[in-house]
Amino acid sequence: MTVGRVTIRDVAERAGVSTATVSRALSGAKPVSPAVLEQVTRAATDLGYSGNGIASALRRSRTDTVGMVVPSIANPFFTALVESVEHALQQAGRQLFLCSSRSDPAMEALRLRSLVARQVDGIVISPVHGTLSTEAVAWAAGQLPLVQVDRYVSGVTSDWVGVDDDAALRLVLDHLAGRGVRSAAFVSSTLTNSSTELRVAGFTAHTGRLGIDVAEVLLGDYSIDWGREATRRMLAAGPLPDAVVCADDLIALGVLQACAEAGVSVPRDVLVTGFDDIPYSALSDPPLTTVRQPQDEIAVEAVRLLSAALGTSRDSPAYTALTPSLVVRASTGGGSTRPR
Amino acid sequence: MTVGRVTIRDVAERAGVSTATVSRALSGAKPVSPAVLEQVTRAATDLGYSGNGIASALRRSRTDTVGMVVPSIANPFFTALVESVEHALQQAGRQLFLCSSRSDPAMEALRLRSLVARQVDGIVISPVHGTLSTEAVAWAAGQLPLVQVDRYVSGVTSDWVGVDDDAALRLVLDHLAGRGVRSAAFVSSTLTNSSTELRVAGFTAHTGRLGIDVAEVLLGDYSIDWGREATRRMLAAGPLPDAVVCADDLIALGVLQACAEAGVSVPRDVLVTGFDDIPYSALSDPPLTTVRQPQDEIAVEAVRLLSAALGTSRDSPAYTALTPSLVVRASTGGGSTRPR
DNA sequence: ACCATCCGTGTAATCGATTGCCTTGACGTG
DNA sequence: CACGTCAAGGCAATCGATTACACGGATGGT
Repeated sequence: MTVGRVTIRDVAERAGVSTATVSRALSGAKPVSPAVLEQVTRAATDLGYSGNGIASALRRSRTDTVGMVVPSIANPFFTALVESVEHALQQAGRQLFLCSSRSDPAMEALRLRSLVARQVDGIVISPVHGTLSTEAVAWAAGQLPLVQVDRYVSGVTSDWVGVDDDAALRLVLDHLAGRGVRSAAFVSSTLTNSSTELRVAGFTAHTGRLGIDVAEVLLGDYSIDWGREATRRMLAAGPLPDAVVCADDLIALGVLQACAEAGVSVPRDVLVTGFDDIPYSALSDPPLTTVRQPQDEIAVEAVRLLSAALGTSRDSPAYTALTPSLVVRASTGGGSTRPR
Repeated sequence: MTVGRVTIRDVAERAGVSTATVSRALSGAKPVSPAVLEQVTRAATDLGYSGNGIASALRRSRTDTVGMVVPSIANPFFTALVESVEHALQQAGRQLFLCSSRSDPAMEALRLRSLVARQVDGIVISPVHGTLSTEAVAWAAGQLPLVQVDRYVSGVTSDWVGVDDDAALRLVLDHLAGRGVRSAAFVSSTLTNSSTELRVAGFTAHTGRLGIDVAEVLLGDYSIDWGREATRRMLAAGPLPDAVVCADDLIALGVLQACAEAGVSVPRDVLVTGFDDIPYSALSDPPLTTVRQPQDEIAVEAVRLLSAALGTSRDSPAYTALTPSLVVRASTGGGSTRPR
């Protein structure tokens, strides 16, 4: 019904004071007499005044809002991360403006541009691509404080906080080796961002160290469909290796589904592992062994870094790799049961 | 690095024209001579000018942004809906500002207040609660165009688009009756919003019509945990009914997990159904029979209604209930296999 | 040749809140 | 009693972009 916005001027008029006083009374920036405070407060509520955040933001050149850009909000790992970040920001009295880049560097650049134009106070981003994202991310980082989470792009001076991917794959492959695995395939994404690359590198390094045969490395995208598709290809090409290691849980869930369809038993015929520990990985058939990321800590640390950057000038960038842990479930034979 | 923002004035100076001309050249609001356009464009890119969306929004009193408030972004149904809405908005050249109310009416009111203060052009909301959400939603609807999706609150004059919950429960219960079910329990949420209430009502009505015995109606929240908990309670109280009907897929996934833990076989001992058809419902053990919501259509229709409301003055509100469909999987015995 | 248009551009008001600076009056002190 | 100090509150500039209005010059119709 848009009742012709109530402005601070209306409130001032009704309270019989100046707009300056209204502003000070409502924001508490400077003290006002109790009587005036009462008047103003009453006038404001009477009129249903809610302020104009835009005008306020223009004048103060801050919005108390931070923007966050993630590749996908359909991926439970990112939604969990977003919730954690939102929660951490709330503690700091800030709000979150969430955008999805849909794993597309062009869309990502658009989102960043728009966030900067909207004068958010800072940005939290999990960049799509290791090189295609660089330009936009670097530009944004030059305009305002920016923290990369989970993944990072090379060539940008900014903070980063994520998980130690090498340690994660060490956990996975040590576990698999302990279960007698002699050959393994890796299913991941073609995206060449840091975490994707570090996971492949970790897979290669640790299979090498343990003398595990690398059957195949298949690259597609982070989705259930790709996990299914990759499995079908492997099955068509011949017998599966002892284990299939996946770069995230969605892929792994797809692998499990394709195995079930093909009558391949997990974990009897093949072991499968995921990455992220999304809620659904405990509910699959069989439940999935996976790497748990400390996403709450990642979020808290990211917000801390951002707040620091908002205050003072830029320090040297911080690279924080947190330690992951392994959650063992039935897809690799279960906790202590079914030793291979 | 914050290089002291580049303003339109800087661009104007460098291009040797007035700010008015720069504005017109860059926005294309009015034609400028080719020579000047060239000059301005060059100056803008040289300086890395990106505009100040805040100032622009203040002057034009529109932001080309719509806000969306959902109860949870951890629920895949809502993330799918959000993605659909975002996509539909993109077609219309608008952006999405996403907020989560965490199923808390107070938080929801806060979000709405903040969206209005930020001058979004319109709001898409799936309200948390049937009565506790009313005040805030009604207030927001009075300030700007607002469309409710999926659920609605009573007493607010606004458009709504969602699914026909009664038809959905008819589909579910007809299907279960066809499988020989004589008794059923319903597991849902305590939230008294429209869809929750209509689903309970539908369950009651159609069990009555079909002569199915209502074993129990358990109310908690929309989560895997609650599904698990509810199942444990039922198991503790005695034998399960022939079927457990759940108000959403998360609850149903919890039910399946608790059954598996307790050694109760689905679908041999009990049939289980969900609601929403989230991606993970196809991957559970066993895969879940569920109601598919046409969320793409819901999103498109919501955006259409919003765009209409943005243009002209308010018409009489539209209530659009779209038709759901049933996806039959193994948790009720599968498509045509395993007849009971 | 004259007047009506129209196009491109500049000037300045405007959006609504915040805030530096100043005025006013009350109070305390020497 | 005169003067310094201080708190409360008003005035007006300001944030940066948009746009109504004005203006000069070119074009075209008669």
